[in-house]
Amino acid sequence: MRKQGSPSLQGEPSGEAFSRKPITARELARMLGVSQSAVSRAFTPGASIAADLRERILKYAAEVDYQPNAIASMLSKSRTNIIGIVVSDMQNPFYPGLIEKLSRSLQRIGLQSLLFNITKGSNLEEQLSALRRYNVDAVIVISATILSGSTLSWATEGRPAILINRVIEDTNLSCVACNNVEGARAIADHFHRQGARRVAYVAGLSHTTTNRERQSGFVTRIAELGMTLSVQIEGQEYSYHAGRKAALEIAAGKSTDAIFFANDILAIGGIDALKEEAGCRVPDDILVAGFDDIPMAGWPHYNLTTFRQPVDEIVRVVVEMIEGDTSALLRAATTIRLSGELIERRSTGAEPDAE
Amino acid sequence: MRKQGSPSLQGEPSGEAFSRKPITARELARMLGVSQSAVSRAFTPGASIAADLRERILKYAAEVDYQPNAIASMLSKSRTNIIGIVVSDMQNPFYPGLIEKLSRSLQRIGLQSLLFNITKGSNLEEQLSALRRYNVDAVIVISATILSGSTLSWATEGRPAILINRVIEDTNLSCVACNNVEGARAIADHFHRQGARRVAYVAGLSHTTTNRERQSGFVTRIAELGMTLSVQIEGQEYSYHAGRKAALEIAAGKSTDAIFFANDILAIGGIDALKEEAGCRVPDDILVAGFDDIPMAGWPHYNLTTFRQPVDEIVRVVVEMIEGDTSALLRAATTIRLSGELIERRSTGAEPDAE
DNA sequence: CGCCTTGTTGCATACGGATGCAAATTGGAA
DNA sequence: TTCCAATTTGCATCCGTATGCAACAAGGCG
Repeated sequence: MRKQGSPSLQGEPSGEAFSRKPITARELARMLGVSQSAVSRAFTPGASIAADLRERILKYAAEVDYQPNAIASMLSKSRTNIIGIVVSDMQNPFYPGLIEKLSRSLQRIGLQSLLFNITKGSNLEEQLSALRRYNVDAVIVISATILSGSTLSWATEGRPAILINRVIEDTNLSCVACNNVEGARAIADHFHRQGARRVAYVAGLSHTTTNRERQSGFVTRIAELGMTLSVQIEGQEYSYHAGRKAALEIAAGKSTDAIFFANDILAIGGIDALKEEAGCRVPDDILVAGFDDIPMAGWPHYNLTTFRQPVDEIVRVVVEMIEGDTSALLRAATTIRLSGELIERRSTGAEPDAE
Repeated sequence: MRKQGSPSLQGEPSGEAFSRKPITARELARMLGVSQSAVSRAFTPGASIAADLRERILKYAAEVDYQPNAIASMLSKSRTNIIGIVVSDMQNPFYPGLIEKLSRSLQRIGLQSLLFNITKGSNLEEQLSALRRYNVDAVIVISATILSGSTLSWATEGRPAILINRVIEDTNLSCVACNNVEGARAIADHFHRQGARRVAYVAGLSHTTTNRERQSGFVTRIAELGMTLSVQIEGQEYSYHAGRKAALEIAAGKSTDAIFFANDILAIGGIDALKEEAGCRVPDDILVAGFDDIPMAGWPHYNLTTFRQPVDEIVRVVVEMIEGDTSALLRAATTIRLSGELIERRSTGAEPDAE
């Protein structure tokens, strides 16, 4: 242990002053002639301490700019007040908004967000081992992909974990997701109302649960309505370029009245390809719909009909799960489905309400 | 302190098994018949320990799934290996990409990112006090606005702080920024080459350094080239809607050949307004340029000429500053300017190279 | 007026790992 | 063979806060 040098008179040439160590509870206590416990209690709501003592301590603490050291507090309590947020794709504009709202809501109840950016290439286990070492109070996973359920179980072992927009049954992981089947069916119904009969589906990452649910919901409803599935394109990723490529394939193939892209960023890439490269008009020649309702979907050039994910509600539910008895989450993984909302815009020929 | 119950034979009804506490270095040491120091040293690169002992410990640790507790380590060392990232605007698509690259690079050298999402409305001091309590090793500020230099100095007191895309002189804060003046001048030159003579500037948040530099760089160069500044619009924010609004104002006013928007998201809002609402053609009737080179700038509908910020280099420099002797950053705040690159696209009538 | 209850306060120690220092071991040189 | 230096190892203590427990004070009641 490096001993803090006693304040020598033959002082350092100055300059050292601003990086001095922060004051500790013990020091503060000594200055006030009370015990360190008293200081700790003053900062602990509900602790057994007289009101006037607490006030005196807090006042003096403010004067000398004392704040309890969070690290030390983490060590002695079990809680860190840190939530691990596992992310793998911030390129999809849907996620930044979600992450922002999430971290704000968490902050509001005193929780900080520790970001774990998972990359496809490298060693996942190594990347996630930090998640375990940091003793986060809970883990929120916003990665639709990449991590297998078993990897996640390992990484979050012993602490509550909530997946957003991904559902894994029979693990100890809780899930909060949009009702993708409902959304996909709503899109199918809407296509039908708009007169489409031959429709196509463009997948995002094929093996993700979001994709599978949207796909099966759509395809099933299409059949129920007596519509034809003209093309179905498998996907490697949820991206602008993937959407573009898929749209060109569809435009080159058999006639199609409407395309449902697995999410908005795909759909936007698709619209651009259709308009700029394939020479199609949207919605005159072909209808297009997406899923999520990212900001760009509302831009006039796209005006994309989509199924809006209930982001605020997702955030609310996740935060409630964490705020509530987290140990309950450990006993019994919960899966919650939230309803979204069909947003009809011009890309499917709807006349959007003034927004 | 809650004592860890001795493993009673009359066990809990099961169920408790999966949430048992992780093993500690002391326990591991006892099992191996070595001291806790040995375990600690085995995990400390360069520590004084025999190679075979280290190997034996690491091997056994892997077997019983032991990992050093990061919190405890933070308390005894001075380092937390956590970098605070202060963000205030994730809506601007420029930032998610930056944040993602930054956090990845930090992770690569063993640093985690703790997110501090600063909201305009509420009590900043309170929001930032967490930044101090968590003892982060350094702070990276990606907020072009909101926080005053003095607030930041207070919040980061005693630890290295680096502002990205914002320059504050005469504080203890280091800065890494794009050369905004160079970029703005490049845009002015480009406008001139493309034949524009009456040009407009649309500000983002007026009082931010990025805005001031881009504005003065542009306006100065305009004058040097003998061009006229037809309009100059002050701004409240860097957003799609602000860009839209500004474009409409300009379209309604005196004739203008070209508009330089303070960043891409403004420009994109501007293009939409010009095309869809004002009935102007871009670039036929008016040229448009932005700044940043966000992904949407490359989308065919916008095809926006812009000045690309050297994101990778910014990240590299910031990480190097942190990786290097951080204490040096405390003694002498450094300001680094990086060069960007003019990306000529169709919004100014340029024929883009095939990308 | 004495005893018990309720409320405060301090003491001691725990949390889990890092590290200065001394003790122990080994190897090599004289 | 003897002694010193280099390397390893363990002991003890520290990091800064939280909290069980005991001591202590004040107030109420019989």
